[in-house]
Amino acid sequence: MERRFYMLLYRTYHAQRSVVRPRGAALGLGTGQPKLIDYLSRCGPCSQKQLADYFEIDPAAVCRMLDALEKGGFVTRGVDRNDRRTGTVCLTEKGSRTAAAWQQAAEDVEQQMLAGFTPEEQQQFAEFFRRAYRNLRPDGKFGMNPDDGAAETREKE
Amino acid sequence: MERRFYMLLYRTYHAQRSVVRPRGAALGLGTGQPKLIDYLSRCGPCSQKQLADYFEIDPAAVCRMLDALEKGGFVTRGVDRNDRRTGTVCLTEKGSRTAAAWQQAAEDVEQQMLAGFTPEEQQQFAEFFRRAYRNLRPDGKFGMNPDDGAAETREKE
DNA sequence: TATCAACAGTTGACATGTCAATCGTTTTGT
DNA sequence: ACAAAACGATTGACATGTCAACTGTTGATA
Repeated sequence: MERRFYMLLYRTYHAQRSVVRPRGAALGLGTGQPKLIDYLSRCGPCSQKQLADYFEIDPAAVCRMLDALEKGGFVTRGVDRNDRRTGTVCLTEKGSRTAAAWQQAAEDVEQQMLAGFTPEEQQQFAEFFRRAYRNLRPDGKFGMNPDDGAAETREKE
Repeated sequence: MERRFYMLLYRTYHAQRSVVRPRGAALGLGTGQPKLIDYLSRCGPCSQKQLADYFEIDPAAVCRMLDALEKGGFVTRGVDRNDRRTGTVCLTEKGSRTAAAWQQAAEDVEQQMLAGFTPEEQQQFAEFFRRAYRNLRPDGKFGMNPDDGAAETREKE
């Protein structure tokens, strides 16, 4: 067996991606796009910076995925009236429907991945992930909750 | 907390990558290249197909990473005398030294990721990965052992 | 034996991530 | 009030993965 944890993580992630990709593609989405519309459907309209911060990815990546989502009619981009640097990303009707469909797909993938895990094991597995994650980004805030993002939004007022 | 396992996996993987990247870069390697020279240093010269099969990635990705490794002087590419379709990838002296240095880096990253995990927890975490992996690729062989790759090579004779 | 299918490798086009540079807007400091 | 700095978004260039098409070699079959 592969003894390196970094390879276990790498390979499990890639296996997941190979399962996730066709589910997203069936909805007209690329690999990275579902998480964006999922966030938008949970937390409502937000800026691109918020998306980049929440997922801890480069704003450039967000920008290009939104280009694709916009072209596909899943989101619209506007400009914040109070700060014209900032864009406001909104789900369209189609985007909302797709986000709902995606949630079902995500459920399916999760069920497949965790088949045979008891609830206690699932709990433990999740806890391991969180600990490993924290170890890997000791200085980064652990923003793994969509509600955190929404909270930040509210704070701005 | 993020309740979706697929996001836990995604985010932990990305956190790891952000730690791994600079370690590889310090050796002149891209993100995906260390695993290739690691495999070569463990299992000896092999074909590109073997690398693609072992890591379950597209042969095209292997081809381009080897382009970079070759340009960097880490590997050489030859042609199999018995089958001129097949290339033979060999580590150079520099490649071997770099592979050894990478193993230390990988050790460090692993230590960081698993800080605070008891040996039993590490064992369990690894087992969870393997189960999840198998659930995600029910039809794929679980080739997570470099020795498996070597075994396949031997079988060919 | 001559053809056809399978195979290894390469290349092109795309997606998603990185970093670095740029553009226009806002905020800050004097 | 103005100059400088910070900031959000965008774009270009690169790495690594996907798939699809192509090349050349090998092997199987009629």
